[in-house]
Order: sequence, then C-alpha cells, then structure tokens
Amino acid sequence: MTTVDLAAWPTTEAAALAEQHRLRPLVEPHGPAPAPGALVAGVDVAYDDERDVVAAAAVLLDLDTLEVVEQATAVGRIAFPYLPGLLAFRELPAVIDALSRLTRRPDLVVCDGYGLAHPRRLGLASHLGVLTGLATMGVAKTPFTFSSTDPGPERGAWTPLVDAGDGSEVGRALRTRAGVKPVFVSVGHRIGLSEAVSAVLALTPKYRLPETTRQADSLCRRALGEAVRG
DNA sequence: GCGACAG
DNA sequence: ATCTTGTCGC
Repeated sequence: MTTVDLAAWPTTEAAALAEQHRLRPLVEPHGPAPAPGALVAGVDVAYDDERDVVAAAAVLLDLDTLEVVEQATAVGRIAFPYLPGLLAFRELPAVIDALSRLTRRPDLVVCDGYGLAHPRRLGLASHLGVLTGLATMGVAKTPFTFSSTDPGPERGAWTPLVDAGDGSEVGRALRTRAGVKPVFVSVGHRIGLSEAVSAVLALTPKYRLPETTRQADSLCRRALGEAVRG
C-alpha cells in the first residue's frame, strides 16, 4: 500500500471540502461481509496537541478467533485541525502510514467514526476506503448530527440512523450488548450496511465496541506515550 | 446570527 | 480526542 504525500495533503478547509467532493463519487457502498477466517483490521489514533504529535495503530485480527495476528504503529506531526466533518484529514495520514506497515492486506478495516453517515457522505471510513481500495466501515460511539430511535434492549437489535436533512438511512444504531448504549454503524467502502452490521456483531462477543477498535485504541495510546515520554 | 458537531 | 475521582459490579 502507498503512503500519504503530506506535501499534497489539504491544509485549508476549502481544499478539504473540494477533496471530499472529488472522492465522494468513488465510494462503493456494497459488498460482502468478511468470510470466515478473514483478517479484520482495527485502526485508531491518539494525539498530543501540545507537542503536535500523533500516533496511529493498525491491529490485524483473525475474525474466527479474534486473536491479534499482527500490529503496527506510526508516529508523526498533526496534519490538520479537528473540524467536524473533516476528521479524515486529521486522522488518515497516520492511519494509512500504520496500515502500510502491516505485511498482510486486511479483508476489512474497522474505523472509529463514520463512513457514509457524513454531511457529504464521505466520512473517515469511506475516505480511507477510496484512498486505499480496502473494504472499510465505521463504528462510532455517538450519533454525530444524525438521529435514531433507541433499539430494543437485546444484543443485535438495531434501528435506522437517519439524516434529518434528506430523510435517508445513512447507517444503523446497533445494540452490541444487552442493556448497554448502542454503537452507530455505517458503510465505508466495498461493503453493504447489513454486512457491516453482521461484521460488528462478530467482533463484539463480549464488549460494546468491536475487538478491533479496543485493540487499536490501546495500542495507539501506548505508542503515543512512548513517542512523547520514553 | 448562534449553537451543535465523528475523534 | 483529552482532562479527571470515585463508584458500582462481575
């Protein structure tokens, strides 16, 4: 996989919006769920804004066992400020760097955040998919600007996640643990919504968040700590 | 115009 | 995201 050319990465809001407009038609919102034995990657990023340091992690899990089979990290400078709707420009350079250090190609990448559930239908997960060609999806912890009713209390229950602007279903609120707050699932690239939901259920036998997300979260925090301290 | 707003 | 104490429960 190729890495990001930071010299060509957008630095202004206008340039970022233009880039989203360019990439948006390239999203493929359909595709199969990962097959048994698939390698599913989790990616996440941690920041030290004071020192302008970002650390990303990519962790590869065996979908059958949920065991970590490979992991990689990347450390760099923060490439873009946090602006709602433009999160990809802040997170992706480091994420793609970490993914490029894996020796095996993931069958699916699970992101922290959204894919098509985005004001311009190009959230972090979809953006990553288009840039890399990988199948991607997003699992977010909060509903962003979208709305949904509360799913039933049992694991597996879901309700549509709707964009009030046009009334379209942009994702699903999914209960991954009985009686616990739902997560918000959306398509990234080369996977369908029902398939993305089934992948999340396969990754959440025990906790609210996918095992991929949990592993990537702890690894990027460790990497940031080592980069900043020792 | 103002607030809200993935991480 | 990050800053942060205690607390309830398996």
